[in-house]
Amino acid sequence: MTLVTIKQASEATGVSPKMIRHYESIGLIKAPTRTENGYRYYSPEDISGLCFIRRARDLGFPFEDIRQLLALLRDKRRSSAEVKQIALRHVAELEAKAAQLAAMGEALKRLTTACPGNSSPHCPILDALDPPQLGKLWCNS
Amino acid sequence: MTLVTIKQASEATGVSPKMIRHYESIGLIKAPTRTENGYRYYSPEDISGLCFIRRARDLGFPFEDIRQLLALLRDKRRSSAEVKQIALRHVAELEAKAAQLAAMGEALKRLTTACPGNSSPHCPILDALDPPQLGKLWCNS
DNA sequence: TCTTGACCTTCCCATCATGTCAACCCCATA
DNA sequence: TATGGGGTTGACATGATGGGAAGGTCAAGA
Repeated sequence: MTLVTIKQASEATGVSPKMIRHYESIGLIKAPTRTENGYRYYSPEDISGLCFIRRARDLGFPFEDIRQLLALLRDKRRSSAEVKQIALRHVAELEAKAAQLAAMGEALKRLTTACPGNSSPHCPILDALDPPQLGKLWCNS
Repeated sequence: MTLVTIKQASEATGVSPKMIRHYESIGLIKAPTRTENGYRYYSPEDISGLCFIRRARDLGFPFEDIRQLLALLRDKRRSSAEVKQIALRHVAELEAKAAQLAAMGEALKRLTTACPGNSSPHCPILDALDPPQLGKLWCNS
């Protein structure tokens, strides 16, 4: 049994000690064994679990998804369809967010190309943000 | 003087009353006039300011950028270069974030196509998240 | 005139994932 | 034994937004 401290577990997994404790507090990982002085000591299985979480987080999965994925990982009678469903939903979310950000970037980039970027105060970017809609008191989108 | 309540200002600008008060509390907009009973009443200029903020937020600008953009909007001796610089920096951030999310989506999508998605427990997605690295206690990547 | 419902006010708490900071305890080594 | 580098808990912050409670105010209908 190679038990390691939280610092060593952090270095082995790339998850900060703060986050390891946080995962424990929200029930994402089980509480590790403690020695008399109260120190947490992590087993190889604990390390594997932390690695799993870190990889899932690197793929952008939220904690709730990770919780379900961990449950499926442990459930040997799972169906891969369940896993795939979670993953596909997340892929759709990632693509939607990416597309939204890309669209913002596109729109703003168009404005910047129209902006001279010199010492003159005239700026199409500000014009677009503050159109002189005289008399109209509502935002037309 | 067409003064309107916070609800009407919200409907005119698409900014929730909650957020309007929040913008005031963090100094993003100036405090509007109040009547004896303490109710906020917004002028057409206030409405314009809120529209500006909403459009900037629709482009993903953080509050700090919006603060600077509002200052430049009011400064008639501004140079368009200052505005453009803020916008270009934000474009770069948007593109970077979009690319990051897209990369996550790509990686996960590749895994999902390899997953049968049937009743079998075997799943390449879980395999990728939990590689059987026997004996190795660290996360390789 | 009284009630009712819609609106206003302030203040606190929650999200999501992560970091910082402080106060304090424990242990090994120079 | 002093020092440094761990460990522990807890509180607070981010950024942008939402929810809700507790209480004051206003306008319209009975």
